[in-house]
This record gives sequence, structure tokens and C-alpha cells, in this order.
Amino acid sequence: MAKAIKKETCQYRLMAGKDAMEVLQGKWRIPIIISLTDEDKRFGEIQREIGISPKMLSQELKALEENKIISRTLYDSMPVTVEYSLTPLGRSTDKLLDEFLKWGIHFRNEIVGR
Amino acid sequence: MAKAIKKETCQYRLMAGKDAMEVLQGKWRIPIIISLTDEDKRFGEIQREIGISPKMLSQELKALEENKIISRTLYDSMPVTVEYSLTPLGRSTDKLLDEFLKWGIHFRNEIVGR
DNA sequence: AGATTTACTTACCTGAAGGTAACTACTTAC
DNA sequence: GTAAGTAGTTACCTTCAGGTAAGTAAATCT
Repeated sequence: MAKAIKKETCQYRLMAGKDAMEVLQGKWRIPIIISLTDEDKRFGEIQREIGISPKMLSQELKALEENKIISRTLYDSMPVTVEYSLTPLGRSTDKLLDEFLKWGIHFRNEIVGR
Repeated sequence: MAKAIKKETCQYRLMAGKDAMEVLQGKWRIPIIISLTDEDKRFGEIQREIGISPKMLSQELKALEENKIISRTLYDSMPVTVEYSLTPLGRSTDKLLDEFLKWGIHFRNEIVGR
């Protein structure tokens, strides 16, 4: 550990939380990952599924690619298609995602649904 | 389900993700919850621990209180102190928090630490 | 009476996040 | 050749999250 932050301390947990948030933060990162959890998808498919503009999608896909969460594959087949898929690191969010969604539903039942 | 979104569909998961993000989003929500996981704390204690300005802390605490994640208790003891603590709903983030932090560490090991 | 501590609030400012609309480039279908 | 679908890019604009700095109010210490 570079800055001598011991495991199990509050400071260590704060650092871990910050690290995770940096990658997953924002309106579109989690939705994109959810969308790609089902199956690999093309640009237009993601766009239609989560209702994002092409500009934002392009921008967020680039960021996720830089962080090795997703990968872009170009198929120079019929009309030239591009497929996005989760990398192993992207797939490693599955347990987190699961708890995240479970809690979202729990919260909705407690608060949103009064 | 008001809008007839079936469970297990992608749209349902997108909704759950959005719900959770709305509450947990931002630079300070997760850090505040982490800070209060250890033990109940006072305004100044949280402030010093996570390095937040009084304005932001006050603002975020109010938002978390409105969402029933934390509760504020006034002790009109010695110099008048205020203690913030997690509600049961706040404590219900424990598994999510755990996976979140685990993943943050995993991500750091994979990417940040090359 | 003056200084310090606790818990805030208020006013102001800046940059990043996100949105809209229009345009590009390539291919295939008609 | 022109329309339609793919996968984006570019320019511009608005909003809001977050930051800084200073002020307030009540009590306690000295």
C-alpha cells in the first residue's frame, strides 16, 4: 500500500469506495453494464434499450473501455457492425450489480412505494 | 407494478439501478454511510473523517435523512451535541456496501495498480 | 467580558455532466 | 440515384454538483 493505509480501517474503506465510484458514477455507466449483462449488444441496440443519445453513449462507452470494463469488437461483415461486450473485469461487477439492484428494489418498496 | 414492468426483464433491472443510484449517487453519500457504519458520529466527527465542507455535509445529511437512510438525534446535554446514525434502511446497505468496497479494491488491483 | 467549540447557514462562483440538434461516412436495398 | 440503416462526431447550450469563504447562534471555558 503506497500511502500506508491499513486494511479494515475507515480510511481504507473510504479509498475503496472512491475507487469504485469513479468508474461506476454517472447516469449511464450502470445502465450500460446492465444492458450488456444479458448479452453482447451493438451501439444502436444499447441506445434504444436504455434511451441514451448517441453522443452520451459514445462518450460513456469510451470511458468504460479505457477502464477495461467493456470491449469493442468490429465485425466487417454485411453492413459493418460493432459489438460491445463485458470484459472479465466488467463481469466481475456481477455480485455488486446484484446487491445494487436488490437494494434498489428494497428501497423502492420502503420509500418510493411508501 | 404501476407501469407494468415485469420482474427479471432488463427494463426492471434498469429501473432498480436508477432507484438505487438516485440515493447513493454523488461524491459524499457513500463516504458518509461508510463513516456511520463504524459507529454513530457527530457532525464535526464526520466532517473531519471524510474531509468534507460543512455546507456539503449539512446538505447531504439532509438528503440522506429525507430518504430515511440516516437519523439525526439532538442531545441537549453538556454543550449540545448532535448525533447521526444509520436507520434500519441505512443499515440494509451493508451487503451492497460490502460488495461495492470489495469491487473497488479488486478494480484498484487490476487497473490502478496495473 | 472575551475566546473557543459545536453545528450549522448564506452568498457567490466554477467546471463538469448532460442534453439537443445537426452533420458525417459507409453500405445495402429499392 | 435515392432512401434507409449502421455508427458515430461536432458544436452549442443549460443545469447542477460541488467548492470557497465568511457569517450566525448558542453554550462552555477561563
